[in-house]
Amino acid sequence: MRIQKLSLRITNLKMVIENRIKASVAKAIKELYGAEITEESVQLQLTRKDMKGDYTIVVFPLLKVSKKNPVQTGEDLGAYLINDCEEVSAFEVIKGFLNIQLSHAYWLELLNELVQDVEYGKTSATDDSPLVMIEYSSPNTNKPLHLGHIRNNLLGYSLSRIVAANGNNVVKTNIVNDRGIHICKSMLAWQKWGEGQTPESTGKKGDHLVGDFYVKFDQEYKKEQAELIEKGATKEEAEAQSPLMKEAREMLLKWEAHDEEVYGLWEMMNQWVYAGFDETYKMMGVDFDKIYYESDTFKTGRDMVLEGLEKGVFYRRDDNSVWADLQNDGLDEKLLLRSDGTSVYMTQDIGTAKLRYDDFSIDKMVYVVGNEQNYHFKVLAILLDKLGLEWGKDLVHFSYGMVELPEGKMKSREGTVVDADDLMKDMIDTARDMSKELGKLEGYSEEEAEKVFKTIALGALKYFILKVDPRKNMTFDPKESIDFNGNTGPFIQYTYARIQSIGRKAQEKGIVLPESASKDVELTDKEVQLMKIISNFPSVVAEAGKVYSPALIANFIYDIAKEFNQFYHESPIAVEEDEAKRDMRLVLCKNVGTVIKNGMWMLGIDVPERM
RNA sequence: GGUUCCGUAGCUCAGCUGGAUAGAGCAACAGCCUUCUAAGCUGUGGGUCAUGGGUUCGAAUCCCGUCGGAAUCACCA
Repeated sequence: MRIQKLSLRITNLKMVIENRIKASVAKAIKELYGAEITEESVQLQLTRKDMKGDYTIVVFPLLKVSKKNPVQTGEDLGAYLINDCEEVSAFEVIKGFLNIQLSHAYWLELLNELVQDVEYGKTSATDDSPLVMIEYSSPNTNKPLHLGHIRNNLLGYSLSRIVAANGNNVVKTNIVNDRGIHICKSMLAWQKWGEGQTPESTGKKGDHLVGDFYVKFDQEYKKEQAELIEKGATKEEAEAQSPLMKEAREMLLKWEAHDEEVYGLWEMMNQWVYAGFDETYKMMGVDFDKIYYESDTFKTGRDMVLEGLEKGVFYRRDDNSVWADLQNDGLDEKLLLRSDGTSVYMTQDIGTAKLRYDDFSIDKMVYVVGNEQNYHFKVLAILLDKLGLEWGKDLVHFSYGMVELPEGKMKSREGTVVDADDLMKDMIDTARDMSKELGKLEGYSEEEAEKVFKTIALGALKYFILKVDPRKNMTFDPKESIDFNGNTGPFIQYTYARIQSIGRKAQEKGIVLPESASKDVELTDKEVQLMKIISNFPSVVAEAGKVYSPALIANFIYDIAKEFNQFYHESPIAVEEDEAKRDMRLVLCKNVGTVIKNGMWMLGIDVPERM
């Protein structure tokens, strides 16, 4: 509670100064030119990195009222501000831009306020805060997770953190697609060719074992097709009469009828898969508060559709299938129940939504699902709305782009998928090799060191994925390993570890880490620059929460880490002889560390004390 | 064909509601460790922001056209 108030006050301090400058500009316009402008219309922005100054006022829009040229107008305003605003210490006009500098005392005051707040950037939720449910992951239980799932999981988890950091209550949820024809394929293949294999007997992870049988089915199916075509059947005929496919479909019917043998097999194989998924999720560092299974929700969906049918929201065709007519919404007609009464993908999502809203008092629902399903969610929103669930039309489809290989899309049938477990293992191996080569971590136990390797490896992977704009497709080249240098997770983690190291060294030297910095220290440009960036953190968090973008956080932390390293190289910190300067720099270090740590937390990335 | 999204350096990506000389990293080359962690820092080279128009004081950003790419429009999930 106390922390939240502190955060708000800090945001306010920055807002106070910004409002004061704007108000002062408006006052200046009135006194100098006799014109009225609103404070909000003043264009105030943080000055570009390469220019001198802290804040920039764009004067072009003011020329209409000043009736002077841009430079003259800027000079007038600057001269006025320096008298009217005590924090403004200097100004400079370049072209149509008025760059103003704030006093060092102002920046130090800001710094001193922030240093107390270890939760800086996060706003904690109360019981009255909105409840946001975030769905992500949503795997099928017929194959292991791959790179595409990694992007989904990391985005979903990071979003849950960002949304929480913006003062919301969050429920992370998962819908497991555990039924359907695709599941029956692996079951059938196991029955036919499995020879009783289990994860225990083969030493394979359960999800991989099941996935192997899914592939096996496809291979045998293709073989069978080729034989049929050789015997003179056309492609269509071969597909239609495929005995394997027929068996799989029969199996699905048996499953729906709760046939004991089929159902038992289904339960056993699903348990294998869940055990495998749990391991992968754990390694990835993601988790869920509530998991739904399609096998539990599809019937609710069917009931909802039948209810809608009674209410006249949907209609039934002659062949007994049920449809929604969305032509008035600018869309097409959509199938909701097949002619044999079985449900489709959409039916299941309707049921899941209903169950979720029965379970939780959800204010906002966010679905983290790939952009290939944009149409599906557009339809879902309309259907939920038509069914009288008022939250339906406001659902958020967090639509992210595909992960592509240099050759194009990943195709499981062509064996070009990048497996999630393999990828994470490779990353950890690389991190271990690299760390050992650099000879860090001396004095760490094997166990402690392994923990750090994992932190770095996962940091590299997560940052690599999260730093790109989620809406865009991204390319991943498995032949080129993910970097550990440059704009990467380990670079940021390294910066954090470096800051911690400075603190440790200072304490070893007997320096008591200061609570605050003296108000009248002279600041270098780089120091002001760092403070500027720090002050902007809450705005970035708010923006990231508004547009649902972990990439904003990622790029922001990279920026501060980069600035910090430059500062580190040009200024002594714990070894600075001037005590006031030294203490100020230590306070600055602590603030930068807090921002990095909290920012990385929002990405779901851990930071090591040493690396 | 309809709809939606995308096109920025050799490669991977930033660039916020329009603002200054379009930025990073990787790769290449040249420097910096007896001083707080060199997974770092400094420097060099590399761009018709796909393209043509429009809006305006100002466009990578907004609008329209064209070209190129992706997704989707299933009784698949």
